[in-house]
Amino acid sequence: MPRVSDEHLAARRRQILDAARRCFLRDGFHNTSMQDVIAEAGLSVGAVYRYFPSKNDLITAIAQSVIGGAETVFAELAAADPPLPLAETLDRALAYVDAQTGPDGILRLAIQVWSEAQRDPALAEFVAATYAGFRKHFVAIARRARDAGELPPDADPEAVGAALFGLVPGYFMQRILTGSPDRASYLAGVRALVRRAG
Amino acid sequence: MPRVSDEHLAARRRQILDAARRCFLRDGFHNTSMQDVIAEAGLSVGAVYRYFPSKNDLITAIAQSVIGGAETVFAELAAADPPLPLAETLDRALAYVDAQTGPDGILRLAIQVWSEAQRDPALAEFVAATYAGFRKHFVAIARRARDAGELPPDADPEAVGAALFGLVPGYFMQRILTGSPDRASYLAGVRALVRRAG
DNA sequence: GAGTCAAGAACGAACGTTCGCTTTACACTG
DNA sequence: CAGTGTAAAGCGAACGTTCGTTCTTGACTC
Repeated sequence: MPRVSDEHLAARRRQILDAARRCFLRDGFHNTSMQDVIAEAGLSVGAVYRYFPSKNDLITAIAQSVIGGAETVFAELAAADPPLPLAETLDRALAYVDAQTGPDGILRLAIQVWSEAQRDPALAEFVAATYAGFRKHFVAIARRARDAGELPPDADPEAVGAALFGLVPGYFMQRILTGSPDRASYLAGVRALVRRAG
Repeated sequence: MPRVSDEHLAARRRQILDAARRCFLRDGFHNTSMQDVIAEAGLSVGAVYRYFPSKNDLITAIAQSVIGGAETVFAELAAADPPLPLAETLDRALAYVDAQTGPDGILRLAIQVWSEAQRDPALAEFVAATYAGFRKHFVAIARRARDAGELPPDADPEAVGAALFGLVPGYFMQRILTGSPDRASYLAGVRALVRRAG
């Protein structure tokens, strides 16, 4: 199909990326061969290489979509009007984790992306920038919580935001590696730690 | 060297494991070839294969030592007599993270191990059991903190332990992926969140 | 001198990638 | 509208490389 529409090109690209994501979820980045992806996509070698010049480009594209996937979730939490209580905000963030930690959840790929980022400087920079952006959203959440009287007036939003944000991967990691605790229990633990429990 | 002493065998094994750890830190599990490890150890192919029948056995051995490395640290924190304040306990746990997150720190390998565990059921089981054990230590810490009046009497130690434990990988992940925040700042954030700040 | 074990050349499989060919949809000519 | 040219898309055999592993050899210890 020469001289083909832009929609067709985008669809093909998506078709390859979807196939790659399935393969990577199943076998991991390095145990997936290009031939696996090509077979999964139902295309030919040349076709795939037309859209992605190397396996690394394919990995990078998937990695960026995986890491960036939470951006809108956190951004909306930070912009909620009126501001949500801290516990409610955290609950919603963890709900996203729950949703994306299932068998087909893209967060299962996140760990591989972190691993890859340790060896790919360009990817490392992207991950660092993206996660720093996430943390900024949590800093905003902390600032608004302080202004709403939910935190001591002298609390540093930068510091609280980092701690708050840390609770999210802390939950994710436990869930994906040990299978527990459930979200309600984790949240109850956070609540017991947080001052407003008193 | 036939009919060799047990110490010699153990030393050889350690020599290979040390070489493997250096290689894995430098290049990652999958970008390290057996020949890399063999050259780093200064041995021959046959020698290494005598001690580790496959590359996977080598990876598993390294992975177990990396994941298990924190066991004594957390166990001691949980057994401290008299119990340490929560903030002090967390500070020491994070200090361990700091120490092992440097260029030669073994925690740099942890992310790769998590990644590997998603594809190796035996390793996954080991990781799950080890991390569940870590969490148990934090549950003990939470119980003792509650008994000491540092937490509300009705706080559930299981839940609080999970939240407390979650703060550790939450810090680790931010440090290793974004380079910030520093430990003091993270701890200040946690303190501002935690009731005793008031 | 017999047995053991490190050494490293050699092996077969699998990898990512290249390249020349075929197919096909559109643009242009008359 | 029919016929033709063209450029892009798709294809897949084949390449060179690298991998994890095996196997033969020879040196050394007891």
